[in-house]
Amino acid sequence: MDKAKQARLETKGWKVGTAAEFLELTPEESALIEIKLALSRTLRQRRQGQMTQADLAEKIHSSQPRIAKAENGDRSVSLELLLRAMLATGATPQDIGQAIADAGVAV
Amino acid sequence: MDKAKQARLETKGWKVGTAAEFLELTPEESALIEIKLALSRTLRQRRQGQMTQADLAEKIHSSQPRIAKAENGDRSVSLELLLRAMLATGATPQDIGQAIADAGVAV
DNA sequence: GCGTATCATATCAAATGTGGCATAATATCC
DNA sequence: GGATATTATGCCACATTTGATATGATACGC
Repeated sequence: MDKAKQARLETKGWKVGTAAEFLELTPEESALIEIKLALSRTLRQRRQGQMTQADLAEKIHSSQPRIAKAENGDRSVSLELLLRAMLATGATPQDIGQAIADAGVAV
Repeated sequence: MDKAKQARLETKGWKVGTAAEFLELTPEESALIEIKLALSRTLRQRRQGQMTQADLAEKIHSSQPRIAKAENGDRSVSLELLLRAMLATGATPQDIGQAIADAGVAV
């Protein structure tokens, strides 16, 4: 894990504040976090230029604050919400699959 | 949607019993269901031959009944649990991405 | 400066998902 | 038949995630 990646995790409440804490995550646990963060970033990229957070929230019967948290990788948002939001931006299952696969390589 | 696909949905509590009910699902809603079912099937395929449901449950600090529900596409299991289970079978983000992408084409 | 638009943060009650447990099927051996 | 292993189903107390709401922060044009 490079410094930039760790820095992204640090400010989002993923209790990876110290290197020691971070190392307590199993590979599976960090893979899951990476997947969520990859989806967060992809979601923001897709939404911007299409609509506002409020617009997207309305489409999926959610709220603007939850979209903000989703795009910011807040740990309180579920994969379900991330995928619902992705689909509402017009993402296909292929798009989503690609975003998740990208979480495995460099970010 | 072909008959076989609908038949798979019917017995899992996805309130798609009748054609009319099914048509009330938006494309995004059914895409999400397809993704979950694709992951369910992939999970079962990956686990079988590696370990029992009880073994997998222990690896992710879950329970055998929840793994059973996950593999059966029960609507009470979250994407989060499905992905944690997939990762515990050794699936990479690429594997997961591929399974999700497959949900978009024929199943 | 003031208004407006957009996004971020905090709080909270209600809905959803959780693991654990009991137990019922199902299959495979003897 | 019984015994054992594995998977499926139902229930429930507890935890997490939810949408809603209020409010703060930031950026922009005026």
